Amino acid sequence: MTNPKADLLQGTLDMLILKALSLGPLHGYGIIQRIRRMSDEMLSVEQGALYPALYRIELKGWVSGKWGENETGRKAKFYKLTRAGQKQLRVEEESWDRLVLVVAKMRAAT
Amino acid sequence: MTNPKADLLQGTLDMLILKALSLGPLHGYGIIQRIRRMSDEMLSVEQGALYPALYRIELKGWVSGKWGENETGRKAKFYKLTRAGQKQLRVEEESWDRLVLVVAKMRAAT
DNA sequence: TGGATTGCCTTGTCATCTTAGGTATCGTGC
DNA sequence: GCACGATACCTAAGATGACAAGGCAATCCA
Repeated sequence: MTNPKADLLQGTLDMLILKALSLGPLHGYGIIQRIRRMSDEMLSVEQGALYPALYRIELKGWVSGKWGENETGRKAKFYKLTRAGQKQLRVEEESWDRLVLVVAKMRAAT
Repeated sequence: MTNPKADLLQGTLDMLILKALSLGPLHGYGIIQRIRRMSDEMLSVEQGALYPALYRIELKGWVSGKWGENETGRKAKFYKLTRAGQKQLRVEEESWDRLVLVVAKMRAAT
């Protein structure tokens, strides 16, 4: 694809969603934009990736969705990080840090 | 799984294999051990992941395999990084760096 | 009125990792 | 002599998870 942006690595999406929601509840469409903004336009999550992921992590109890209205009165489903989700976010961030460290180690190895 | 080791992230395997081979040609079984060693025993690649991956990246021309013998005289297929593979390694490392940067940015965002 | 945007969702496809095998050779210990 | 572990190759089944591509509906605004 020779994408100038960093491609999403399989397995990081959950972490990004949880991270985005750690700034406050949001609906799906907004999550995509928040991730884009938080990453300085470098990551763009596709809807076809997001909604299944939201469903997945809601089943796991990391977020809880509730129908409501956005600021302009439109129907939207708001997702909120649960306590378990906060914990999971820490777990995934630590795991990510470990991987980054290991790859750096590999890089340095001779 | 609460694995103390860093889990392999889908998509990083190719880079690790190319990196391992950048230290010199090696057969499949040895690549697994080299990756383990280079990562301070923190990454372990499964055979069921490695061999398909080798096949895959050989098709792409990043490595070339040739049957030979190891130092003890046993038959083994040695993989060697091609010039295209060296280039690809740089590409993947840059892409990795970009992703690490972006995630760090996400982490810092408010 | 009609396209752009917001907002939800599903389906199909593809790539890739894990698990779990199978084959064969070789060295070592009993 | 033979069992066992290590070395070395490979494959198949299953699950996961991202992407592409679409559909639906409401709203906004030119």
